[in-house]
Amino acid sequence: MDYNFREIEKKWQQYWIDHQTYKVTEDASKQKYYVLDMFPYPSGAGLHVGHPLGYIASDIFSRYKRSQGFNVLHPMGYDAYGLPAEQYAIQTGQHPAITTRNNIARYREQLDKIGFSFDWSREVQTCDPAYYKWTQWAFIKMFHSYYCYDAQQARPIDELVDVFSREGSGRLNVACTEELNFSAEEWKAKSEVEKQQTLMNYRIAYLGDTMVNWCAALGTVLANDEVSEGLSIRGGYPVEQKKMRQWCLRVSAYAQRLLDGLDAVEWTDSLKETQRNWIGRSIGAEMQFKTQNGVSFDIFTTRADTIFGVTFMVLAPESELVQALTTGAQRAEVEAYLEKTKKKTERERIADKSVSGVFSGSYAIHPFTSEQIPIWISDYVLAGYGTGAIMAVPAHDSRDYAFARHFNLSIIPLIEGCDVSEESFDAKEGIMVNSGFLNGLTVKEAIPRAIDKIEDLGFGRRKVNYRLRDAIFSRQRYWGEPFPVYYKEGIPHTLPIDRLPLELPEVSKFLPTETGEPPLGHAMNWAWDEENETVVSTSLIDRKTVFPLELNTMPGFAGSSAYYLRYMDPHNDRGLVSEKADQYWRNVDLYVGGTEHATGHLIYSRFWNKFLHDLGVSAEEEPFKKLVNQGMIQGRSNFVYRIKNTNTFVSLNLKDQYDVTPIHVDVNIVSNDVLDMEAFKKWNPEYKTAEFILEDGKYLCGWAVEKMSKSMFNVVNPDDIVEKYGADTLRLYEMFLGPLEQSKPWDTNGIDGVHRFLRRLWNLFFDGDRLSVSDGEASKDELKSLHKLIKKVTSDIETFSFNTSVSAFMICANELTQLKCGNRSVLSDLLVCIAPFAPHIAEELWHLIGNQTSVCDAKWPAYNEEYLKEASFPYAISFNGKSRYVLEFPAEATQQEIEMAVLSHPNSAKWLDGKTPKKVIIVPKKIVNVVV
RNA sequence: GCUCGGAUGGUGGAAUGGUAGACACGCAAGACUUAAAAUCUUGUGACCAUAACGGUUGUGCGGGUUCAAGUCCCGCUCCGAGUACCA
Repeated sequence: MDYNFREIEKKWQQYWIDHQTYKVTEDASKQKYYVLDMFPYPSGAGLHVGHPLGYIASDIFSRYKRSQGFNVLHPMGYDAYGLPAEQYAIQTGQHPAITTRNNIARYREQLDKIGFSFDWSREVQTCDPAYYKWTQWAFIKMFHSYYCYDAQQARPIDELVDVFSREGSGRLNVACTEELNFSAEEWKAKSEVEKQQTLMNYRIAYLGDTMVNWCAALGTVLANDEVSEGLSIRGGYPVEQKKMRQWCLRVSAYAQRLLDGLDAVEWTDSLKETQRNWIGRSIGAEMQFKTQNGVSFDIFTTRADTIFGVTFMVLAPESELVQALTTGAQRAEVEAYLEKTKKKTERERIADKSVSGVFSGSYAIHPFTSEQIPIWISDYVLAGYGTGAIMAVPAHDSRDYAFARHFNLSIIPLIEGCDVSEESFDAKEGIMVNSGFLNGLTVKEAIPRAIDKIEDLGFGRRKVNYRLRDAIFSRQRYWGEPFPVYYKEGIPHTLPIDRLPLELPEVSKFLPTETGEPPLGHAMNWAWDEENETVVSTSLIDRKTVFPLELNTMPGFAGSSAYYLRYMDPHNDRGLVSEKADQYWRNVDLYVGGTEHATGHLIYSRFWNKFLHDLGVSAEEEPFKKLVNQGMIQGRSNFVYRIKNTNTFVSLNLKDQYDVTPIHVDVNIVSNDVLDMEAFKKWNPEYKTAEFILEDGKYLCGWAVEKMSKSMFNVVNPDDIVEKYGADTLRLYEMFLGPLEQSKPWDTNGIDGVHRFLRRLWNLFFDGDRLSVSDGEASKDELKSLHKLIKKVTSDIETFSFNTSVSAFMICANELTQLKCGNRSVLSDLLVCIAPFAPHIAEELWHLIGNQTSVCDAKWPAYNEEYLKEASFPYAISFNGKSRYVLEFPAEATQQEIEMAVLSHPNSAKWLDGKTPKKVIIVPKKIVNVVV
């Protein structure tokens, strides 16, 4: 009987739907296990073979855990808000909701073909109002919260109002944008508007005037993780710095907890390191410098020990101090410099390594020596880090050194024997000199000593600084979650929670308005009637109770920050997740996804979860216990070589004899690097009359590893693989390709081997057309082969080494074929082991040999060491570490017996060369090494 | 620049410090076939050698530890990823 994978896969996929095989409910009698994939953004291009890699791995793990008796939650959904659908809408007028719906349908169809064990009844889509209701809800909660450092948690903002009216802002230890100082009386004297403005300084979701990454081409601001090297990640457009009033999330308040939490999770070291760098904790001192004209300002330094080497100060051009410290004589020059730097984009500023700056005219007073120190302005100092001002120590900082050299400022070396004639000495080692009370100390001793002294004298204090900045949460886009916010006298107010969701309105255009407002400015019905608590027409804004709604929308990461919680209880309309569901599922045990989210999604969702944890909504502090990063599957492009100015193509190994141009050719008309010439002629009208110069009667194509993309013609669609070989082959082959974490090119050259294995497995159950399975005792050899497999596969799955499991299946199937194994119990256990990898064929054979229930419900077999015991073991016999021959010894042979046998063996004579051995090392069951 | 990975046959890749190259692709030879495909069997790191046995060498480079190193340590080279005027 033939292995008809098309029929089998269709049949069982339907069976699983009909029997709701993968539906899961909370079951207190079973231990839970939560396996999650990073949900996809449904792009118009559909899935390519790279996408399912992680999904297959997590599916194997889910099925394995399930057959071990765990209650496994394995959901899937869509991150459905995003730029491409909106860009497409701008170009074509097609509503993004329609594009998104179509794309989702296409994704679903593709995913279904691969046979995943997702519980689709729990599907979520971030653009669904029933879902984003809870995104908006969380935002409102953040708006009404502040972060208390003493309690190390988010607290209701009303508490803060109480404190202000009792004792003012005096002794607060809370996260804020700016340190404010006011008394209870001053608070009470504030107008309502002033009070609201003050509270903004403390809210976790706040409106702030911050420097943002503005992308003019996309018409929106972007978060730091959406920008790389001054270009937008999506589209690669230039990004400039601009001061704008935007919604922000006070992620920085959670910096320390985000850092500490990393110790508690099982992630790869490199990913933890990436997050640590992104959070960027550095310990140092904040110091106050006075100037002669009475203004004083703070700087941050990690090198307080170098205080005696300060020869100038530098302000960031954007710093507010620039105005206060620029003297009349220098004003014109400073203005010109500010104008020049403002024009530069971030990218240009990075690319431009030349030193630039301008003297402000003012001098700071050195706190220890009382010397006058010139204050400069330069764009190498960043406004967003520390205080936007630095003390420059040219001898021990390469940037300060370059600046000092360029402007001929003095350089004072502070470390014994260091040479600063050519470059600065940046290392934190050596003995201090020229440094007053620090002389004679090592750098490591001097740093804390200097800070102590600074604190004693009241010039400054110890300070921990984080690179992590607050997340900018507004986007000037249409296709995103609307903010549940309206403005009354310019002050933002949140909608009542029971009026959520605030649904995204229809707009006539997806572009910004003529007045430069975001696309929601086109909405006809986008005002809030406070009295009736409904959305009403914008034209009613003149009425007393009707106010304009927020025109910005939320960024992409808003919807993906708590989706794992929603899967626990996706249809709940009274809460994001019920306490019962949350207490049962708690957090994600295994999260599978790409590293590209290391500094975006994985920071934001950890922050979001910590906030919800503070609210008591999420049971766990960390959302993702274990995280596995699957590697990227790259494309393997094929090339044909056209002889210049002709329509003749020459095969790979002959191309050097001609002057040729390599041309990308669709990988789908190439098989094992051999071109299908007829298909090539049809592929593009230009090649209809193509002629070929062949080698061995074939046209061989060249190849290269590149990103998988349409323009390289190297996109491989999983549907085509499923059609040709079946889903089980695709699943096994993607795993067989190499280690899960590693990036690798897609290459179909080896897929036949995996497909052959499945056919051999199939044939193992048949004798001609007859099923040949019998009951009875399994033979020793059969049990040994089976249990070797169970042991190997069990440990492989636990360590995500799926590629070697596939090899183990092949070996076992071959051994059982050799043994003509037809034993029902052996074959049953074999199927249970294979089922996570190739569920369709396993299910079919499982039923054929007489089982009534699904193989998904079968219990994972335990291996028995008894069967693996060997009667004898091969020993590698080595002389001086070089292995020479192999001998078998019974398991119970003593070391003495083995030594005797080896030394008296005829093969040994040659290596002993008449000498007596100095030492014989015997590693039981492995090796005998004779040292001569 | 800094941080983290990696380098093993023609190819993808296996190897708790203990017979390097499992498994698969590819290739070669053979069987079946009028033929091809499919399938099955055998061989396959390189070099030397043979009637046959066999030997030498070999995990990016140079050292070290060890009876024994792809694996551990030190110093490089190259490749990949992340990140960066972060004071």
